[in-house]
Amino acid sequence: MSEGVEWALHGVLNLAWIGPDRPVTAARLAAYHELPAPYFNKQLQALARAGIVTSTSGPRGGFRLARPLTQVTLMDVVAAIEGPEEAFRCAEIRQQGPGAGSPDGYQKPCAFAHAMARAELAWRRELARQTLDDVREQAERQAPGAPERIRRWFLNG
Amino acid sequence: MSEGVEWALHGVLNLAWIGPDRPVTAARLAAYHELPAPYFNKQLQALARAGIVTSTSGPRGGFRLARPLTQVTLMDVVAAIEGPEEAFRCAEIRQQGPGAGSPDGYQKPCAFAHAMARAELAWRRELARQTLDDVREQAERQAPGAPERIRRWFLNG
DNA sequence: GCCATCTTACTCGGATATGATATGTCCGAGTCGAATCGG
DNA sequence: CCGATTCGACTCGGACATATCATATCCGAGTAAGATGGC
Repeated sequence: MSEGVEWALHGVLNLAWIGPDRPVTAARLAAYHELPAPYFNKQLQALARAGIVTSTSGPRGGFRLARPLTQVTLMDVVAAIEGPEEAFRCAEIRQQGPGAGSPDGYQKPCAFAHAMARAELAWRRELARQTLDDVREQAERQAPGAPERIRRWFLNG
Repeated sequence: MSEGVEWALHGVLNLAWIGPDRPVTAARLAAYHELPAPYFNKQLQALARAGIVTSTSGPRGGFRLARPLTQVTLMDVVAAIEGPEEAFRCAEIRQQGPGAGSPDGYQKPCAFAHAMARAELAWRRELARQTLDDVREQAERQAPGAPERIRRWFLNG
């Protein structure tokens, strides 16, 4: 899985902790974790296309959260970065080669594809079940001082 | 996900249909689906290392099934090809950068990593729940003539 | 003092290089079968 | 005719190129703030 997913997740959580008062630039958001700024910008664009964050141009511009964390699931972020297509894509090799047989035997989807899709559905379902607010809550429980420290760093620096 | 997973799945299923009488060479197994033989050989080696198939060298050599399909899960095959490591590997970027904070706040694992691991566990659980025999059964229901046709092609050709 | 206008600098957005990983290929070590030679 | 031995060819196994995608970067279009001049 793309490493950008982790970046995007932390980025969105940071945006939530900072608050909706002012937009935050991609460069500043990247600097906080020492990420390559131009590339992280790309992930933010993907999040903007997905409607998770909103972007404003010009001076004092930047990104801000589009909706509360309770309405952003892990699935939303993963889909925004990785794309909506399934991880296991059946190439239908069973239809290739000398033993292919008659085409009318392949009306139903490949049984393997079906089985893999079932597993992937379980994965997606679990991702969709957890919102970023759940994660925020657990993170704050582990490190109570983090939100205030982050908020201060972004507003003062 | 690697395309080789699909190849390996179909390869194992074909081995089961052919039967344990004689080993089948990688080249012949690849030809059936018009796959690049040397590369498919690589996947079979991975399956052999995982103990799913057994390999015998020399003339009349080849691969054969190591244990019945009822004891081979989708998870086994995926792990054999893709490797055992998790798809989402947390790089702990929260510990990088100016706002890292004191290290003792990071004793617990990253909340995101935990959430993602939970989803991935659901995926693995579903993969482990389904054996290749389940898939075989469904495939035979869709195309009843397939096993006999495949068996004949491999034994006669 | 207030408003409209213009300038200016700052931001995102997408087009453009680079590196790592998955894909594809090749040749050598090992091994079993068969032919051969001797008894 | 039977058995041991040698030869040979066939198979897997791992080391070696290549293609594709993720990673990283850059520069231009757009925009809102702020300065400026006029009323």
